Parts: sequence; structure tokens; C-alpha cells
Amino acid sequence: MRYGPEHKDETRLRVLKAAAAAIRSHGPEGVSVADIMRSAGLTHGGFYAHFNNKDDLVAQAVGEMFAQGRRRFGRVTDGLPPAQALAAFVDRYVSTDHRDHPEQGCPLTSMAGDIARQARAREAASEQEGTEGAGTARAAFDAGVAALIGRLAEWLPEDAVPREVRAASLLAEMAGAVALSRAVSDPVLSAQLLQACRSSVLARTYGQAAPALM
Amino acid sequence: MRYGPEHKDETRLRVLKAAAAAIRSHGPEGVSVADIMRSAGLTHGGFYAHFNNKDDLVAQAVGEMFAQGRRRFGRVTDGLPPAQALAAFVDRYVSTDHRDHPEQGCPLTSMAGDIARQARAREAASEQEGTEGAGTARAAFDAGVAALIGRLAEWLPEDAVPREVRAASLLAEMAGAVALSRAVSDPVLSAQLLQACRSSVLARTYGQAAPALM
DNA sequence: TGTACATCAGTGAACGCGCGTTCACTGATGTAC
DNA sequence: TGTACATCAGTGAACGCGCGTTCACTGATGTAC
Repeated sequence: MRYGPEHKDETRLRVLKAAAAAIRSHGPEGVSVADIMRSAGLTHGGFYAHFNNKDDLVAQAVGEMFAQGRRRFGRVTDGLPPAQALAAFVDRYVSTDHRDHPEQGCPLTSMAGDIARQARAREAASEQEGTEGAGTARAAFDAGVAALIGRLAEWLPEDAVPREVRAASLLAEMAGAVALSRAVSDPVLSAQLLQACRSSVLARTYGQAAPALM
Repeated sequence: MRYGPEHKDETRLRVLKAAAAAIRSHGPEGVSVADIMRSAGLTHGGFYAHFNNKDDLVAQAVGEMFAQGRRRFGRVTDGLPPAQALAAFVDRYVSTDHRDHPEQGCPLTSMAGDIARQARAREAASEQEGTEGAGTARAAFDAGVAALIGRLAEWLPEDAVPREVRAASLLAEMAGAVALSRAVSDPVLSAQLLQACRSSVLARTYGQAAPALM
């Protein structure tokens, strides 16, 4: 079964995308290596030709999640002036569509808890200094959060409070809203959370003092 | 080993508290029944004298997490007038102390992702109508979120936007801030997230238009 | 152009392990007489 | 008050299962001649 030199990279990317979707939906501990390989159309044995181990896959998958987010949200905001880009971003981020599709969504809304726990587990096992050369999921997450805050900050108007500080606050509210709206089962409460936060975030950027109701 | 009638309840509560701590720290899938029983000073075999199964334990543990939160935060806010109670709550919620102790913290900050996934898993397995009589973790979570929003709302001043709506927005920002501050590894970014959101939330309740920097 | 060989992405059986759950048993205490 | 029995919270061995990982093998394709 020998193939051209680009074939292995294509397969690796297919596995990575399958992992990025499955891990956001079911968590790193909620999917098996065999599950992921199966949804990429392969058998589990071939996995270790592409990744060192499952942790390595998870770390690379987190990077892929942020890359997908950049492409997905970039499509909506590209070419727009700051105020419109920000509004378009917020509308798309704090939405029922985003809530209902974690497998395609921003990892801040689906992976924050897992990343925090992975960090605690690593500390408990006192693994110092880069266990395996491969980057950790947490490092990918850090970079993604910093990049998101930076992007939001560029869209914000000047103000007494630094833009990065306001961007961090807005991002926390947006991510919190989507995460909570998924956890809650009452559809009314879930929708209210999204609407309340979307209005609030928009009002806190370029909006008036009193945001539009709901 | 027969004991008085209150002894079994005491043991059950000890297991439940051990579970509530371990599950917040390591996730429902990150702790085993044997781990929890061991940290309650028992062996794993006795578990099924107290709980139907692991899912039942998780559901009851989520209820216990909210009960602990009410007691813990109630101690700080009891007897204070609304504005002070709210400020005290926010200071304690959006804090490095809360960030560093998820095992004692609010489940919104540590369990939201797990609850959302459990819901998806149940839907996928299409289990209709209360599988086992026992309440689900998601139902406990729902009740906890609604109660928290209600409590926050009572502390808020009247305004054009309904208090429950503003409370939902504030809670999303607070929970998002703590969850993200735990996931991020850069200590500066982590502290900035908490400070930015604490200032923002306080300013959005009784504060001035321009919140104190950082 | 045609043939023989080398490569290596992918296969599938097998491993050791920890999990949730079951169950026959134990033994300290409450109860009946 | 003293003795025999019943109870049942807790024990620990055992179960079947799915997991992450390993490894000998396969066979389609690229390369050398």
C-alpha cells in the first residue's frame, strides 16, 4: 500500500480533524483511539504511525480546533471595519448554532475544563519540563486564548481601560455563556443565557449604556 | 459491623463529599468508584449499599456541590445589604482562591463541560424518560444555575433590562473567567482574566461607567 | 519498456491494565426471650 | 441481667469489558536496473 509523499500527510490531517471533532463533542476521555481512527476510515493499529500517543493527538487536536475557529470566524469578519467585525464575531460566537455544534466550535467553550484538569494531573504526577518533546494541549490552549484576546482587542475602541483587559472580560462572558447554555437543559434558560450575554457583550463594545432588551 | 441508624447516613454523606471534591478536581471520568471509596476510608465493594451506580453518585454529587456553594458563599454575604452582598460574592467568586481550589468551588466553573457532554451522550443513546428513577446530574445542574441566577438577581438594582437577564450575563462572565483562568498556564494571563472580569462585573452592578483599572 | 525488489502506510490479533459491577462472606451491634 | 440470634454495613475476590499500546504481517506503489 505505498502511496505518494503527500498521502501520509492527508491521512494524518483526516485523523486530526476527526479527533478535533470527537474530542470537542465527547471529551478527551470520552473517545478512544479506535473510535477516532474508525471515523477517519482506518483501523486503530495505524494510529502510531502518525502520533506518539493519545496525549500527543489531543495536543495537536487542540491546535487544530483553534485553527478551524480562525478560519470559520475569519470568513465572517474579513474585510469589515472593527465595529462591524466585532459585532459579526459576537453574533456568531454567542449563538444557538455555536451552542448546538460544539464539535465545530471554539475550544474555549468545550475544552476549558479538560485542559485545567490535565494541568492538575500533570502537576500531581510531577512531570517536569516537556515530557516528550511534543507540545502539550495546554500550551496550544494558551496560545489560542492569547490570540483570541489579541484579535478582539484590535477591534475595540480606545478607552480608559486597556483594550486587552476589556477583551479578556468580553471573551470570558462569551465563552461562559456558550458553555453554560450547553449544560443547561431548560431550553428557555439556555436561550436566555445566550441572548442576555450577546446583548451585554455588544453593549459593552460599541453599544449604548442601555443595551437593547434581550 | 452493625451500627446505629444514623451511621449509614453519615457514611453516605462522607462518600458523597469525597465524590463532590474528586469529581470537581478530576472530572466524572477521571475518578473511579474505588478512588472515591478509598478517600472516604472504605473499600469499593460497599459502594452499592449507598448508590445505585456511578451515574447516580455523580448526580447526587452535583447537588452536593451546589449545596456546599450556598453554604460557603452564604457565610460571606449573609446579613449584608444587596450592594455589599453582591460585591462580597463577586470578590470571592472571581478570585485566585476559587481558581486554585476547584475541588471546593462552584460547579459552574468545573462541571459545565461534563454536564453538556453527558446530555449529548444520553441523547445519542436515546434514553427517554428518567432511566432509573434517580435524578440526573443535568437536572441538579439546572436547578443550581437557576437558583444562582435568582440569588444574584435579588441583589441587583432595578434597571431597564430585567434583573434576571443581567444576572445571567454576570454569572456567565464570572464562571467563564474562573474556568478560563484555570485552563490558561501563563500566570500573568490567568491573573489578568480574573482581575479584568472582577472589575467588569463589579462595574456592571453598582459601579461607575469606568471601572477601576485592573 | 519490462521485471525484480524495497518501502512503508495500514491491518488486525494480542498484551496488560483498570474500570464498574457483583456476590459470598464477616462480624459488631441491636433485639428477643 | 444474661444469652442466643438476626441484621446489615462493609470487605475483598472475581467477572467481563474496553482501553492504550505493541507488533508481525500485508500488499500497492515507487525505484533500480
